[in-house]
Amino acid sequence: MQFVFFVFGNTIAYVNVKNHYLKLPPVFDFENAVCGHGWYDLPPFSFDADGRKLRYTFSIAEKRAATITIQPSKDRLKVAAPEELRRDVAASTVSRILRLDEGLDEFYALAGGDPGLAWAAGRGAGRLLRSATVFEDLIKTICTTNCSWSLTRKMVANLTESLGAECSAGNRAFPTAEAMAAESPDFYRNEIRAGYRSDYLAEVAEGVASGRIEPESWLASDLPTPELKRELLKVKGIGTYAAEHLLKLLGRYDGLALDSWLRARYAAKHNRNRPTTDKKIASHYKKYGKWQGLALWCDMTADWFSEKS
DNA sequence: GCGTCCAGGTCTACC
DNA sequence: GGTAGACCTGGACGC
Repeated sequence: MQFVFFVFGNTIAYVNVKNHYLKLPPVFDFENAVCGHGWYDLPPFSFDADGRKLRYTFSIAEKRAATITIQPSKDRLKVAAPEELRRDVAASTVSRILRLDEGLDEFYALAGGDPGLAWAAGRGAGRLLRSATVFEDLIKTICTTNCSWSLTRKMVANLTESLGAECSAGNRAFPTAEAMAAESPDFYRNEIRAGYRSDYLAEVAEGVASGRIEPESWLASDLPTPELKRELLKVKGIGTYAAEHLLKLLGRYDGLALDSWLRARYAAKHNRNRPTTDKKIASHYKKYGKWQGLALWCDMTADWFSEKS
């Protein structure tokens, strides 16, 4: 056991910390798993690239939260967690956010036959970081729609700071559905700066808190992806892009989750910077079948991986 | 500093 | 089923 101290303003908090070690999948790259898409940049995640540490705070009970710090240690992951946090809870949370149990062999085999994507398997690409709950990913996804990344970051930070449970070290978790459901649309408009999304946030939170919407059930759903997508589209504020983005975080990559950034990126890489139709983009990745969304994402972010290598 | 314009994805009304 | 316009914010730009 060790003590770790955190500094908040003029206050120093000491926390009893215990280390756990987790086995890694055969193909795994810590930086690529963390930085494979933008989630690591949103609270309650924080990433120290130089120290190679991913920190995440999540709710463990009503109004209580815990912060874990994850870092690579040879062929394992070292997870520093508060002593009070059960080992299985820490392990399952890390496994879930870094998708340690997800098998990407089939995708890597397909990518291996494509000169443009053959690099993906060797670098453990495609392991998209996700949150501890589907609800958190759902709300964050709504916050990515129709705005700049800086605004997304601001909305998510405001939500976490305003409504998230605080852990003993002072960090805050993403708020629960119940905490969010207790607030009005005006709160989301005026305090969170969510604009017209405020009604969606309030409605979704109320739906989840009341049990009318069950995001967690989507993770283990037996529904075929098109049917599950229809379920997601019933949620106010979730359109085609958002539904397909969420499906990726649920481990289903049939959809491309095209947004303006991806369209522009595709045009630059494959169409001499000229705009193209979504149909043409879909046709380009059709050979990847149920992995096409992941193939598109890896193709469009290939230089992120090469920059880090 | 102020005003204007624009990008961004979803919803709703309308055809 | 397809399309136009509204929604709201922050950033860029011109004055």
